[in-house]
This record gives sequence, structure tokens and C-alpha cells, in this order.
Amino acid sequence: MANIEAVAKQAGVSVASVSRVINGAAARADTEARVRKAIAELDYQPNSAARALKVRQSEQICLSFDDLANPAYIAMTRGVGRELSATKYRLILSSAFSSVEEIVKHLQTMGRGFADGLIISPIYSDERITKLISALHMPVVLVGTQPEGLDVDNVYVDSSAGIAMAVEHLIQTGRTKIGLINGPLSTKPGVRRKAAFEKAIKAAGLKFDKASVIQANTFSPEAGYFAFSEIADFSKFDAFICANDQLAAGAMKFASENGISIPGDIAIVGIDNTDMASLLHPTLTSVDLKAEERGEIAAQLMLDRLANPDRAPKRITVEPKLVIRESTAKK
Amino acid sequence: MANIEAVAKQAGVSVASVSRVINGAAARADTEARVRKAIAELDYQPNSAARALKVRQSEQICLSFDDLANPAYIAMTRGVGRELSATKYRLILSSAFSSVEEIVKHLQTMGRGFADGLIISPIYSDERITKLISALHMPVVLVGTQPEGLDVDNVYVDSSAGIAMAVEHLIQTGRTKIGLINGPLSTKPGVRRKAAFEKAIKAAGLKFDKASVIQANTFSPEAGYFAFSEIADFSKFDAFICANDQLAAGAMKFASENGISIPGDIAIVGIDNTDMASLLHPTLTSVDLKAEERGEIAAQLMLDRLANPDRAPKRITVEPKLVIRESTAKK
DNA sequence: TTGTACGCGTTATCAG
DNA sequence: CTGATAACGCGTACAA
Repeated sequence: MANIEAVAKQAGVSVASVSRVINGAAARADTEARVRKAIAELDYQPNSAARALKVRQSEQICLSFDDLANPAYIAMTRGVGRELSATKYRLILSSAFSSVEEIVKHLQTMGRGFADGLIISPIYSDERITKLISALHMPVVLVGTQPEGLDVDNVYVDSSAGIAMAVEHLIQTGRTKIGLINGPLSTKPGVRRKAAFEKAIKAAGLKFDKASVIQANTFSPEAGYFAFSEIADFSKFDAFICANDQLAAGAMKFASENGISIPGDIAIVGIDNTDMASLLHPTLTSVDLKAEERGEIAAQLMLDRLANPDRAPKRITVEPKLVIRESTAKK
Repeated sequence: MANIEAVAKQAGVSVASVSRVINGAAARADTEARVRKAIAELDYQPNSAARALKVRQSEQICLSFDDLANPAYIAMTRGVGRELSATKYRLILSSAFSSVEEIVKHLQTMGRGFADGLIISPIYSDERITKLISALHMPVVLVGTQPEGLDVDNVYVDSSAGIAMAVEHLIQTGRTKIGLINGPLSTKPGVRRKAAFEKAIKAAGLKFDKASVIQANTFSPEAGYFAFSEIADFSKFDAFICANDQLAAGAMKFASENGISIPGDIAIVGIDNTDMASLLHPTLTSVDLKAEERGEIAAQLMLDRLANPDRAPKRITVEPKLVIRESTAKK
């Protein structure tokens, strides 16, 4: 591959001049023309490692989350990717973390400087993670609930409010025996959704029964299916909120196979409003947590901070929205 | 951030020794111990740009495809990501290409050397793309149909065979009036599926009617819905093959809303066997093109070539598999 | 086994 | 406006 020196020689100028025209500094018209010609002739591309070494910028942004199988994170990735595609920054994806240890290891490698910033949406709550993030010598934007003692750019969605909306909606459609198919309590969304559910139930004047929250092992459709299959007596319920659309889809599948009518016997509301919500049968009422929009905002925050490193951390809040479909139609 | 010199000073050795222990070269035990201690104390991480510049390797692999909204590519990404996560390589994602021009621009930037290899699954067929790929000074593995004049590592799935299996299956279940909801003919999958469909219909002894292939504008559920809505007379058909599961899901939605029974009136088979196939109602028979597996294989091919740059290009073929579900149950 | 010194390709400073 | 040259941080001959 041709380097800057070869271009300089070809154009009959110095490497400094080549560098200048590449980076848009002033140059005489004919100098620039000769350099551009040489660049074209040699098919020259500036070496990104050399550039990164010199300017201390990789032009890469790292997006990290835990589950590449979860459509909500895919949507977030889409948002980040779209926002970044118009810039000089490349997207590097770090995912499929199955344990806190893996995240810790990943976070440690960030010190190598291969990325200029980190957009992270951690599902696990762990002090080590918090500590490593705050020790990172680079901009971080955190998508999700900000842990204690961390003060970085943050995009936040009040999923609790979303769950409250879901509860209210269910009550309005005549349901009072509401259950929660929750995700694992080892995750932040798991604990938050449980707490939000209890609070929303009480706020609505219903009495909260511990037995109404059913824990799934994962956020997958299979887990939702299994959770429903473990319910001994469906007559105790007339509605379920599921911790995400995948769980909801699995639950609906079990219902369909076992003669449980939705929304006739049981109403279902999902969370995330992923693409599948409108494709299921019946279509799924779901709390839109706007993952794609959050991804876009996260990327914007990152770009903004990269351009303006000293501003105070910002928090941007996204409003959840209940998208009502057939699965909660009035009885 | 500490650099290698700081570590050397702290450990009372030379930079060369530090470099050696980092890269696993021989060193006396106590030297190594002191270096490791210094590394830990200073929280040292080797700078990846400097390393990349020196060894001419970025330790990054770029994955490029056209549509981040398509679950099949997501699955592929999952496969690549999983395979790479055990290695030193990072995954960089280039996606959301809406035009050939964008791909061309992207391919040109590959010359900057920010990636050691490119895994690409191009949906568009364009000579410029082919030319740029073959001019790339780096390993390429192509996922999909290899264009004329390109000889790189390739992972291939015979989607035509998959379509033939679908046709046969439909016939076995008593259908003879089979249509195709196809994706855009501006894409490679679009043209291939159309040709495969025609061939399979004829091979099965049915007569091929041009009107039986209906073109959708995109590979999205909305396009599938719209395609079905444009069908004037459903009595001409007793089955449809859809160019992917998303189109199938959209079509099924239209059917459900318009009193068309599946599989009673119309059988449906999708392609890709994405997660949603088993969650739809009825569950969707689908041709599994094994996107995730292809992603894994692509990554393996890449790693293998990186370790062994001079071997001849390999082609690995994956067998499609028809996964039979309710949407094609016997009449 | 260890240390010195050079070069990887760029950008930026500074003198002309 | 241009050219020579010193870094950037690392790996590795080569010499000791």
C-alpha cells in the first residue's frame, strides 16, 4: 500500500503538504491539484493506525450490551448505527456477555484506546462495573439506570411509568387480577420491573399479592412459555404484564396451544414494542421503551461530548408510550 | 495513560523486556515478575494504535451487510460475534447501506487498514462492488452467492434447494396453486428466489404462471402485508412461499385480518426460519437458511485465513432445511 | 537474557 | 504557503 511519502514523491511535494490537503488545511491550488492527482493515481488511503497513534483518536465508538438475541438491543444498535453512519466514526460492537467477569474483562481492554467513546447498556448491577466505568479515560454514555456514584451522560427511560400505564390500561379494560411475568432478578430490568409493578398495583388501589409475580429464567420466548406452563390456576388471573415482548410471545404461544383465549380469558401486555408486537396474533399491546430512539440519542450525546469534552454530564429522558393493540381488548 | 516506557522505568528494566513479557517471549522469572507488578501498579494497557502501526494488524474484523432490520443478518452477526469473542479480534459493524454508492464508499475506506479482514454479505449485485472487493488488500469472506470473477473464501447456502423443498412439501400436503411473494428484483436474493421458484415449480411438474410471482418492494412485514392486499383473487392460490419470514408474517397478518384461513385456505412457507417463525399463529413453516451458522463459519474461515494467508480460497456449503410447522398443515 | 536504537505512517511545529 | 523533522507508543533486530 502506498504511504504518504509515496504520494509526496509522486506529486513532487513534501509529506507535510500532502497531509495538509488531506486534512483540509490551506494550500495553493496547483499544489492541491497535484496532490489529489497523486492520491488518485496511487489509490492512497491514509493509514488509520498511524493517524490514530498521532492524533490520539481512533474514530471508533464502542457499543456494549449483554444480549445480541434481544430485539430491543438490536433496535438500539440500529439507532446508534444510523446516527454514526453520517460521521467519521465506526461502530464497534461488543456483546454476548454472559457474565459480569466478561464485562469486566471487556471494560479493562478499553484502556487500549481502540475506541474514543463507550456507549454501554449494562444489564447486570455490579460494583466492579461501576468502578471500571468511572475509571475509564474516555467519554461514556450509559443507556439505562445510572448506578450510584456514576456521573456520566445518560439516556434514561422511565420503565416504571410505562408499567404504571400498562396497569392503568388493564384496569380500564376491566382487569383486576394482574400478574407479572418477570425477567431474572439477577438483572437490573428484572428488579426494576418487579418493584415498578408492585408500586403500580398498589397505586391503582389493587392489593398486591406476591404470588402474582412469576419469575422467568431469561428474557426469551422459551422462558415465557415455560413460565405460563407453570401456572397452576389461570383463574386467579385475568391479565399479565410481561417483562418484555419475547416473554409475552412465548406466553401467548402457550396460551394458544392450551385453549386460553387472549384477550378473552387473559389480557397480555408486553414491554419494548418490538417489531413482532404487531405481527403476533392477537397483536400485542406493548409498552414502547423506544430502544431505537435511545440508541440515536446515546450516539448524539457521544458525538456531542466528543466535540465538547468539558461540558457537564447530561441526562436525557425518554417517555415510554403504551401502544394498545388487540391483546388487551375489552372483555 | 502509562506507556511502555513508564512500565520499564517502574520495573527497572528496558522497554524491550516489557514488550517481551507482554508478548510471551522468554524472560527470566524475576524480570517477568517485576514487569507484571509494574503493569499492575500502573494499570498499563498497550496502546492498540501503536501496536497496529508496528505489526500491521488491527485485530479487528469488519462485518458488512445491508440491512440491520433483517433478523437473518442479525442472526449472522450473532454467529460471527460469538466466534470472534473467544479471540483477540474485535467486531466492527458496517451496515445500513441503502445504496450501492454507500457500499462502494465503505469498501474504499477499507484501504485505511482499520480491519484485518472483511466478512461481507452483499445484497446488491454490482460490478463496482466485485471489483473493489477483489482489489482489497486483505482477506475477504463472502457470505452469499459469489459473483463472477471473484475468488475468495465463501460460505454458501443453496437457497434454491430450499425453495424446491418448500414446493415439494406443499405439493405433498395437497397444494398445487403455489405463488411466490418475492423480494425486490434489485437484490440478489430477489432474482435468485424468483428463478429458483420457477425452476422448482416446473421440476415438480406444475405449470409455471408468471402471474404467480408477486413482487414486494422490500423484505419487510409491511411489504408482505401490502403484497397480499393487492391480490385480487385468492381463489387462484392455495399456497404461498414468501422470500423471507418477515414478508410471510406480514402476509399472515393480512390473512388473519381478512378472514383468510391459514393453512385452511392458503398455506404459507417463509424463508430464514427466524425466531419469530415459531411464535406466529399459526406457527410458520420456514426454510432454514442457517444464518447464524453461516456467520459462525464465515468467522472461522476468516480466522483460518488470517492464520494461514496463502491457502487456496475455500467454499463451504450449508444445507438448507425445511422446518415444518402449522402454516402448511394438510388441508 | 537483556538493552539500545530504529522504524512503522502520520500530524504538527517551526523555520524559511 | 511550503518543507524538514520531531514526536506518537510499540516491537524487534542487533549487539552486548
